[in-house]
Amino acid sequence: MDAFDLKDDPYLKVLRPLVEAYQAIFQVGDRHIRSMGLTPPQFDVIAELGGTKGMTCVELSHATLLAKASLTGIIDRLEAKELIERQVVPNDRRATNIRLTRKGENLHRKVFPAQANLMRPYFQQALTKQEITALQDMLKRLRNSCRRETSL
Amino acid sequence: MDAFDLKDDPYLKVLRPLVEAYQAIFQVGDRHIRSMGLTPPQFDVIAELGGTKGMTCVELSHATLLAKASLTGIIDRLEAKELIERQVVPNDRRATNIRLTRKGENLHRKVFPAQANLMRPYFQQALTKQEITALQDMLKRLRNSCRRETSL
DNA sequence: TGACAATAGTTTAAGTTTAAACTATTTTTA
DNA sequence: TAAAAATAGTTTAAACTTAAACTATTGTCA
Repeated sequence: MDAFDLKDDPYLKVLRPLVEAYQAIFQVGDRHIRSMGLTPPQFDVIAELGGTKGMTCVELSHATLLAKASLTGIIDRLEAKELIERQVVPNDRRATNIRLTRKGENLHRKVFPAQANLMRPYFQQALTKQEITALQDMLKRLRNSCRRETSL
Repeated sequence: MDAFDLKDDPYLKVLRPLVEAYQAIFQVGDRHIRSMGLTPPQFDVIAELGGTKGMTCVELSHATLLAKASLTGIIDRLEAKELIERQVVPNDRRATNIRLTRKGENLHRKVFPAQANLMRPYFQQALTKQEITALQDMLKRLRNSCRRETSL
């Protein structure tokens, strides 16, 4: 198979729609998020911390899908805005508990439902509930396939 | 609907699998791309320029889904590696034609098919051809729904 | 127990992303 | 045609991403 047929490969042709959908989806929420003085990753952190007693960086990394190394700076900036605070964890001096401040909780209560309500219609408009389920299933299989380290 | 139910919203629950699949898919190719001395966006530029007589930044931006402003730096670095070159466009002194050098073409011939062959099995393993088509269709509808600026 | 491995979080450096502003050059239109 | 609007590419500044290395602390196990 030569290089010029590869762009038409039925399997790989899904990549462009994937990237386009991904970009379009997150663009929808961007303006709203930025109008609240947050960046998208900062919003993700606020969203995950909301309604919890806080969590460690590793837990937050898993919850938000942000890299541990990225979180340091994001948390720094949210702390500077007094939206979250770092707390000592008893019994493990390596760990840090990250939690919303009162101010952060207030912002969460305001911004999170608004964001969800903003996004939902775009999904409803495009897909039935059945389709959403099917989409979710296929994406999970794709994820699992790619995560299996033993390639081939 | 309160903030704590929102995380279970059937429509929004597709977001996490979407991000996870997206990250996992592009992680598969990353190591190979970096082993060739390229970053992922640099690879995208090489991939799109391959087999063409070159294109302008705007065209390349559309082809790669990279922002015009990002391309400046990416093109600078590929030019420094002598993989691409900027050429004057007759009749329009605003525009620049970006094209592969001989060295860039050689790299493209080597790296692009290898990348495609590396990625394909992960898709084949996860989804049937029918499913790929259905996935592609749903992603396009999602993209179109989100791109319609007139919200609601 | 004491060496060694694992874990939590940070730091570094290079590259990318974004929005916004800016220069230079067409194109449009009054 | 002159002024206004659009377009191509670059630049800026702030934030994010990535891999890799690093510090401090905790866990494992011979």
